[in-house]
Amino acid sequence: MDSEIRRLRAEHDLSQADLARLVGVSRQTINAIETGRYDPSLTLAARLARHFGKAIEEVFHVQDS
Amino acid sequence: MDSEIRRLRAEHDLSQADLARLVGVSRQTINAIETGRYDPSLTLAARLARHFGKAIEEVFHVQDS
DNA sequence: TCCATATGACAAGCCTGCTTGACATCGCTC
DNA sequence: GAGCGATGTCAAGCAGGCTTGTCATATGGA
Repeated sequence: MDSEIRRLRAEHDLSQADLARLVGVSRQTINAIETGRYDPSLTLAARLARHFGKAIEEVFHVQDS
Repeated sequence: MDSEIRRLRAEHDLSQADLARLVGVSRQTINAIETGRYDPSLTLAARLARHFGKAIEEVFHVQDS
């Protein structure tokens, strides 16, 4: 799953650890999402999108399979 | 996680099995989501929302915690 | 050079999304 | 009453999200 997390995080001048703390997950989870090693849960995707004031679909580009 | 799936499915006159087939999961998965036994993955949430022409946030009401 | 911060990644373990297969119940129609 | 579609739920099993802990590497500043 492709996402805008890395870009948004950079725009907001946050480290992976900062963002992780802000949305309540571990640093490794943010890293794994940014590097595409796994997809976030719906709950985490919603928290991340909300944090950046965006819709989930604007932040995560789900395959239209 | 609270959702509009049951209402939307009824509006579209679909059985759980119909909707399951349309989005490519098992009937039990749709049932479990409707009865709140578990939350869908981001991918499935996106497929369901897209099927009904809605944003994910309009269909799934994620706790704001 | 040394230290701190940031990032990438791995392993083990837990929890849960999702599967197939099965069974029960309900409401409807024959 | 028998059969059928729809729904609810359970069990076992697999896959993957997420955790903590750890290590390696790069970069920048004192």
